[in-house]
Amino acid sequence: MIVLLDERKRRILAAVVDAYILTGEPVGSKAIAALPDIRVSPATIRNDMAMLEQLGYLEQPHTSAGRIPTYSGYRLYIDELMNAKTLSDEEKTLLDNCLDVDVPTADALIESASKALAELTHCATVVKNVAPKFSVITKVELIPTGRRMYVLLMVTSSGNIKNKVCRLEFDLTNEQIEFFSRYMAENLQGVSIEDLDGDTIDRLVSAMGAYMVTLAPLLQGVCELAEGFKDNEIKLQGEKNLLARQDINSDQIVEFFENRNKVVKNMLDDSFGDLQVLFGEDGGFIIENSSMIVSKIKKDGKTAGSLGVIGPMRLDYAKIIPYLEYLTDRITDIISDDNEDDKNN
Amino acid sequence: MIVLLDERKRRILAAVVDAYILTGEPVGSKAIAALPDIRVSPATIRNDMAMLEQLGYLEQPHTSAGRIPTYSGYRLYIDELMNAKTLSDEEKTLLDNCLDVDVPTADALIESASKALAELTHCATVVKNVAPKFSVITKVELIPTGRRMYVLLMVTSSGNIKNKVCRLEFDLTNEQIEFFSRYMAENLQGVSIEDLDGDTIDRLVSAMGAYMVTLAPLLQGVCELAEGFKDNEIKLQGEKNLLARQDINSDQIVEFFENRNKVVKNMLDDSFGDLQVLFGEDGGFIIENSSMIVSKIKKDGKTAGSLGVIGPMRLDYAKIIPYLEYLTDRITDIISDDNEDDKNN
DNA sequence: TGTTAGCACTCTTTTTCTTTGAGTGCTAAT
DNA sequence: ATTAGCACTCAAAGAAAAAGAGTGCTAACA
Repeated sequence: MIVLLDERKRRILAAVVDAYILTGEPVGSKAIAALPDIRVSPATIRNDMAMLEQLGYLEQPHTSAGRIPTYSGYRLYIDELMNAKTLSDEEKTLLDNCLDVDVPTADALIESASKALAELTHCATVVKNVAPKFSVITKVELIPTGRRMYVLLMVTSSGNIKNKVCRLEFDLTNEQIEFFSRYMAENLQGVSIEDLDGDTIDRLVSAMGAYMVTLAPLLQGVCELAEGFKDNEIKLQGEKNLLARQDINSDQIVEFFENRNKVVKNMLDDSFGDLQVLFGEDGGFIIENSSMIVSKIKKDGKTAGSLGVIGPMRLDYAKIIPYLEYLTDRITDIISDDNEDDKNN
Repeated sequence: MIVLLDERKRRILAAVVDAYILTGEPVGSKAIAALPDIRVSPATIRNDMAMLEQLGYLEQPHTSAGRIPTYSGYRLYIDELMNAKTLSDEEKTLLDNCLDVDVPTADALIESASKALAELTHCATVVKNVAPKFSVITKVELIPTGRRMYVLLMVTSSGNIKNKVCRLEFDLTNEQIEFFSRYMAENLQGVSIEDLDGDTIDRLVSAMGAYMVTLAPLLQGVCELAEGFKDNEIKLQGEKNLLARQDINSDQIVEFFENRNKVVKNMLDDSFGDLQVLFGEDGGFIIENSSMIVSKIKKDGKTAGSLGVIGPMRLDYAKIIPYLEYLTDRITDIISDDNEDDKNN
């Protein structure tokens, strides 16, 4: 049985959620009746609230208390009831300033936004960068730095770099080093990070002939570098903002932080729309009493990452959602190839 | 007036501190009297405790409570009274396993110890690596990675590497790149990190002649890399272990974390012995109710870094101090040049 | 003289009981 | 359909009482 809410009930539900987000206290009928755009008496509101409770949108902590929203209540509020604020020019400037455009890689740009957003919202923020998935290896370099010490350097098409120090059992001859560089250029340049796994490396090692024994450890290093690009995808900022709150169980937060890679990975995959709000047990999100707003960043039509805010359930969604949308849109603009071309002209 | 404590009072003080560290509750005379090696009555202990309070080693939260140690009490306990546990073979193995010896640089070795120690003690740990101070630049490399994109790479004699992505206004010619490499090799190889500052860079820029305009931004990048080596000295682990405790003011912790570079730098300089316990306002340490145990790591007789544990005042000093000593001794062994030579034979 | 049993006293903690007040649901009137 | 009125509920706040841990002091004791 689907009961459609009439306009007044929708208004009341919205008002309850608004008030609860603002104060954190259960909301009573009197407080709602006092609002300027509500023209009915507390008694009427009480009846409506009882109905809204029956439908599962509100609940009472105890008999003689006001109502607080349930997860369904929040869901309806976010999907249909709240009216997202439109950003003022000042806010736009503020958000523009969050973006450090001087930074050389898309990753760093997104991270600057993440950091600023954590400050701005007093929440934790999360970044998932899926650029590595789409990027290919542009360069693998081997640099001798001391006796039997070498630095392996890997550069990707997305402009990211990682290095790794390798200590070998023997010093390499110039000829070996040259072979390695050539071999890497021939076999790995243009290879997608995603495709580079243990098997690929094994095949490359086998095909190395006489150099196999000496150079195999370096190939191992190359493999680890690539793994690093895959693993290092999820970054948090502002963790302490969450730890400080006492309406959220700090054990759950710590657990979430520690398992972030496993947990968040599923949550941010391609299966949802451009912006989504997760809470309760949505997509395996498991911090009670808190929610996560995630918005996608695109590059040339494909998802290139996402930026999210993690905070208590009673977030100012009407403000933060437009913030997040604006930021991810701007980032999408900046990193799109069109724009890059503009810059390069 | 210096009053020397007789043996019994020293025993009692030690017992109070021990008990307080264990339970976190004020300690009464009865509890002390119940200990096997104390053969006097609670009344006697009360008299002694009153004396110890007068001397400033103990204090009472309120009239009808037991005693807790003051800072002076802790100090005396740590310096003279506690008996540090000797490590069992199991503990030694445990600690040996904390050290990731496969890691290529001393920095990474120390950091592995820091991480493990944080787990082991449920405290935060701090690492100050002063190796950069003593290390010199062994290599500066410039690697083109895309249109107008270059990676600057700096390697130091301590085996540390940092890179930085630079986006230039123009593409460089091969000749320019070669000049830059040669110029760096001639002018920066062997230069101490400490000596490389803005002035040095300015001088190098001025002396570059025709290349000045094009290559100046790269020199700027080199300067920033060197700064990175200097700044990046202090690293924390296990911050959340402290945040979770409610006997420590979390605002103070956050402030400490944020100012760690300024604050800790002074604290870990060369002016103290091999191992030191700081609390109260010792050396500018400012987290109430907590203490920091720091132990030095040496290389060839010179201080190469330090490793510390930050936790509540009521730490198990008798256990943690030997842990820390053992770890820093082992690290000192491993990174000493003698040992390196062994490896290289 | 140092040690100890005994005891009155202090002050926190815990428990119990009472009061207060916000908010509800229901009924009857509009 | 809405609303005023009212009895009822229940958490929170406050007050009072009881419990308990620990002390300092005194006087006795070895």
